Amino acid sequence: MRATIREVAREAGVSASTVSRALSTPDMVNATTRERVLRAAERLGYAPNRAARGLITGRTGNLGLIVPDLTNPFFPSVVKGVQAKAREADYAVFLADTDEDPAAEVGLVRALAKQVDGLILCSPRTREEEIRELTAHTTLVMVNRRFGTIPSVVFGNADGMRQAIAHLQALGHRRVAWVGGPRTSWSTRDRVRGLRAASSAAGMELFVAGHFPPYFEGGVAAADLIIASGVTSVIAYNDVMALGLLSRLRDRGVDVPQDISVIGIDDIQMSAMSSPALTTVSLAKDQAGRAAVDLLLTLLLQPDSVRNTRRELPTQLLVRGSTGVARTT
Amino acid sequence: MRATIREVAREAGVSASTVSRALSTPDMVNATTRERVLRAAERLGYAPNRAARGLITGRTGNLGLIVPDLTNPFFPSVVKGVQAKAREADYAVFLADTDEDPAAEVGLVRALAKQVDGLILCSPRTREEEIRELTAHTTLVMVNRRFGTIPSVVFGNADGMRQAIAHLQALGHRRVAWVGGPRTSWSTRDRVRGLRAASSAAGMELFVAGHFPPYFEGGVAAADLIIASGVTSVIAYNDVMALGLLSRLRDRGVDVPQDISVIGIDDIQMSAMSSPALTTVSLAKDQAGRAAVDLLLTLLLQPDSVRNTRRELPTQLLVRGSTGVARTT
DNA sequence: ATGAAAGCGCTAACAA
DNA sequence: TTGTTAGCGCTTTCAT
Repeated sequence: MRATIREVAREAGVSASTVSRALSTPDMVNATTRERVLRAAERLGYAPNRAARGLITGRTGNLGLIVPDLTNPFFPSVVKGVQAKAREADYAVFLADTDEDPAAEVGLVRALAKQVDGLILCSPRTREEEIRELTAHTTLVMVNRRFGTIPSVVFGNADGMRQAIAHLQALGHRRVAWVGGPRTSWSTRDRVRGLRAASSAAGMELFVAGHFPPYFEGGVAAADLIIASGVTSVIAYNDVMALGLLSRLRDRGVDVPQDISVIGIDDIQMSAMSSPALTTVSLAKDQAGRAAVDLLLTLLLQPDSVRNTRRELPTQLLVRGSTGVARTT
Repeated sequence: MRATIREVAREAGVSASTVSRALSTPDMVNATTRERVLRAAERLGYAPNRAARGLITGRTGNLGLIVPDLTNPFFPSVVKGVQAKAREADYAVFLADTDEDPAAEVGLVRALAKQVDGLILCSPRTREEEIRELTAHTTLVMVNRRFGTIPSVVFGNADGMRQAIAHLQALGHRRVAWVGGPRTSWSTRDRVRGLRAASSAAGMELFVAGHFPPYFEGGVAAADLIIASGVTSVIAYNDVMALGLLSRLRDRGVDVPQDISVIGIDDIQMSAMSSPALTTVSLAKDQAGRAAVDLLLTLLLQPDSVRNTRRELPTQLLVRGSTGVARTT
């Protein structure tokens, strides 16, 4: 067992409250006393029990983070960002992976809610009514999704799509296909919305191939539709799917970028390593994590600060080998 | 704010102690009273405050998990396994990513130690003295590493290497190269040890190419040495490096598996999706996570149960397209 | 079987 | 500036 505040108090020859103050509100205690206390604490290897502190302050110093599937390469970066920022603020983070099982989520959050000051929900497919229920339990911040008045951090999908379309257009493409992710995902809808706007503004013809699982296999499955559609370029919901696309296109003998240009979204590590390397709309995922923590902590300090309640992170097209000049049909 | 035990007590017309008993030790309370209490709790949406409970029981119901780098595809699976098993046991898990910064680790663990019942350390490169210091702070279980008497979960690297060598030998290979990971990593040493044993037992000539960063670039960097060495087969420390190898070999015009057979270790998702698909020694990472939790919980209940203090998980060679019959030199 | 009371480690009034 | 007191929500003696 570790030293308690009382032991430190005795060691320093002061009362427990003085120790508490010396540690939490240093300027409310005499400099020399504080020195003595700090030294005693050091000597005993004392660190306050956060649970006990939380019991009285009502704040735990903990954060909760909920993700649907950690093996999806999008999420680890977000988690890292959250981690890093939380640690800087001396917060610890509870992580829960719902395993793509939205049903588990509510129970999970209930359990977590007691132990955290706030929750970061990074879960594009949770049903809206469930989210609403969650807000009753704790302070919530959402990543990669907007819902009602809940503070959120999202990516500038519209601008990303605009960049992608501009790039394709500059390469001479006139027809582009969209390989969508899950129908229920907020970012699928946001991205296709941005894409529609961008392509119509640019006078590009858009072929929406439909919804596919957000995995490699989803991209594989979409590839044949793409080929049949006769487009010269395609944008996929995420990089993993784009890699699936690349794989199947190669198997079909369709050369990238000679015959078809391919663009992904996300900039996962693997996208730079495929051949051809994948042109992609890069998302600052760790920044999103950091921003979410930032937002949450601000919210906890001043619950009524409505400003900055949604933060939009920039996206950046990364041009690599999978896009090239349009073939002359 | 959530309902407290006292409110439930009032609602049920009993004392707080009775509520506590009805929830924690149901058979110590009259069946009908218990019914009444449970109903009241349900009605109020009551859930015990774990921090308060922990304050008195000394157990938090929380687990800590420390990983060096979540963007390394090895770790998310382990984390998922830990998560799943922990949740089954009604434990919540704190996750900390040390960002490959061993120095941060000790501080992190100190902070975490107060809030958890035990810690799972999944960090192959932490210095030994630091680990020793950590054991003073909390109950520790290690994954993918052995150290002293600390309970650990590891993979059967030796058997995995044996399988890999047997496979290559059956394909007619006589010379195999090893592309090692970080010098300081326990599993690098364990794997090369297993490989030495396996190859000498099989009468295979082993060329150790040295130590490389455990990333794609590490594999890329090693490729030219491999080509120059004249081996017909190569085993890499992990799949990510093997993919780097594949990439550079292709750039050099060396055909896989025609000219060189390549084997990875880990079976990350991407390994099945490369072309050629990567033959790899599969590690049951989520099982490792589950086993670690299992071990930890057992340890917490019966601290002196030395049996099962180290668990070794089986490995399984997955033969895919990157290995083939040895070229006739 | 149940209730009253004490106390886990800490902070926040309130006094001094 | 410091100490005393009370109490956060819960469990656990100890009575009854």
